Amino acid sequence: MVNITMNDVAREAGVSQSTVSAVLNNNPKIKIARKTRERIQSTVKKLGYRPNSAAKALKSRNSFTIGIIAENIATSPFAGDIIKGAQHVAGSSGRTIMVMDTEGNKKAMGSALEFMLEKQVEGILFASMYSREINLPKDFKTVRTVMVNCFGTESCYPSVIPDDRWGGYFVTRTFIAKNHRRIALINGESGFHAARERLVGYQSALKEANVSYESNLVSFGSWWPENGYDNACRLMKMPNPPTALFCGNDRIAIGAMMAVKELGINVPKDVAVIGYDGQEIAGHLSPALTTFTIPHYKMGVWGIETLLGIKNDPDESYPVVKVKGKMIPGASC
Amino acid sequence: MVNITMNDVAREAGVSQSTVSAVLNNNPKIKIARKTRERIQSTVKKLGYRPNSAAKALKSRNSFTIGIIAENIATSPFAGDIIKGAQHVAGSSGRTIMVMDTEGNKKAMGSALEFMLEKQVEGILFASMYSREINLPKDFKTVRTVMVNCFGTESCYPSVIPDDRWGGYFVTRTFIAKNHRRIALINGESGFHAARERLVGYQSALKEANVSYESNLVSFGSWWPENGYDNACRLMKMPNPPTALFCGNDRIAIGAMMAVKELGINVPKDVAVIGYDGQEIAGHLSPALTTFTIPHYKMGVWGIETLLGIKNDPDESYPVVKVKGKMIPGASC
DNA sequence: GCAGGATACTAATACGTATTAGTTCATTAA
DNA sequence: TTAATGAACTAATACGTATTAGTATCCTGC
Repeated sequence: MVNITMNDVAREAGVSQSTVSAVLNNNPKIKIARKTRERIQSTVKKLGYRPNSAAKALKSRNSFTIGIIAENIATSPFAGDIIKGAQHVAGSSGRTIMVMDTEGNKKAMGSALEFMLEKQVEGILFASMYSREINLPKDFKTVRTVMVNCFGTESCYPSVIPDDRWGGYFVTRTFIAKNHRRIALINGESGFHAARERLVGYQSALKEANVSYESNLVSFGSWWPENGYDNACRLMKMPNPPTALFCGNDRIAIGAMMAVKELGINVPKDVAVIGYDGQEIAGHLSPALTTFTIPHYKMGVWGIETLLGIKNDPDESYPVVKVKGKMIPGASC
Repeated sequence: MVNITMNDVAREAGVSQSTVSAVLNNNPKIKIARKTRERIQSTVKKLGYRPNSAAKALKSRNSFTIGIIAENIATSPFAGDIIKGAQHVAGSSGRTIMVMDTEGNKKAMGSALEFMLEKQVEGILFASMYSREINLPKDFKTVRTVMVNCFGTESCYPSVIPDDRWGGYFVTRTFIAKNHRRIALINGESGFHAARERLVGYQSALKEANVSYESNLVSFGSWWPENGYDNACRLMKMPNPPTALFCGNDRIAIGAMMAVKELGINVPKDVAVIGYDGQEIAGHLSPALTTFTIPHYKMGVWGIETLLGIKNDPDESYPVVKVKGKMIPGASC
């Protein structure tokens, strides 16, 4: 359990600690003979030397760590892909990700920040589970902060969100291209920016195709299957039922598909269904659910790239960047 | 962006750095007058001093950090709860969790370990997505390691897994208690310890009730809905179909429910369904799915508690601890 | 044969903290 | 009055590294 330090390596290799440091960091300012270099490297291996990152961080005043404060990785498969993207970019530039989960708790948000500041993180990526507006505590202004899948009330942090308006438009247009004219939208909660934007996209696609908007084909509700189930039942029992169901997310689509099957209606022959989120489960349904992805991975990538690129300029104002998702075709449409 | 150190606080408060350190750590060996103590504390607040954890770690030779190496937090909601449990326990003893995702990549496992050793973690919690046997690289023996939701080929690490045998038994017995006699098991992949154990539990419950085992009621398959769909179709079209479906997990149950609905069969009147995993979505299905939980949270808690309790004794041999889940009742049974 | 430069290193220091071994001053016991 | 005790501090050091400012040795060109 005794830790081997550079000094141990230096002694064993018969050089000074400075030389070991120079070799291990490939310091171009210091010339080291190839022979010495190799001797040191083999000594490092032989002794099983491992750099002490605390000492490194202390001396270099850089932790090479980026903090991610996420709202709820635990119950959400969404945040996961953001983290994946972030980890990949960070990893390729020698940094590490440190994730903290606030579990939606406002107080935990503050202590997570506090904690990360103590760890001297290079910056913070704030990731939301659902795309929405968030008012970050002003303490975040003391660090380089980037918002992912959300945006601030003030535009003082760079932020990225999915282009939900475009997504709503694209899904609707896909239905229209297949000659659907009665397209229902079983949306998520109206309080969410994402839900409202998708509706706007839906409406603009209808307008573009000269299809009149029917309010009884559109509903807001929870993000869960029961909403899909209830509304699909209601819609398909209408005298003039829709021929297509645009579901606010894949879970809603699962509920909708269950209702439709229960009513003896065939997907996609009698009614087409498209979900939203691009969750893995979509491809495993029968029929496989066509779904529009949320570019979580891309947003994670963007977040870290931006974080490493910006200077902490509190006076700067940043526009909200929008990233487009794409359609994953299934047999449900 | 200039960091405030203890020296700054000391200067401002007119004391020595040692005194500030003593106050901030409540060092009982060093007596400090109440007045001085208060003056220092208010100076700390005034200057916005924040301890430098790198220096702290370097000096105290303790990072107060525990590493979690998880296989795939991203796509799995399972690991999430393990992390939650771990985080709660760790937090209450002043430690932090650092999570790394190997994404199922064997090579990433090694580099994650390497990285964590550099960060001087107090120990490592290795968490698997699915309960199974894993042969950890022997490098793990150099750190305090605990395995969660998996167990080693050699029993040299403390480990905890769900009691799947008991789970299989309990679910089956629940059906039997409701007078079901023809109970099908749509299981997950036979390669998984969890799937095999649940089968054993299923069999022992049948035996206990003097119900004969019928192999055509039992199948192994993928952990995804399509398996549930296909097998439920097959089972319900049998001349003498089962009256109960025990699904290997909730996703399989979703597929099974879809098939059943498509066939015009009512849940739970014509056929009862119970899932496994206790995923949140279960409660949002129509009807709500009865499901048996995997105690992820509990295992996370156990993992950290064990990690903080053990000494790193490479010669010790540890038994595999089993934790029981519980039934979440829905209307599907 | 010597200046001037390159090569191959090393000594010393600082990063911010925790801790050990004091030091100073006031109070108390003998 | 003096020694002993205790309270309230401080000086100095070490943790393991990166870096700056050297030093010693060898080579090159004239």
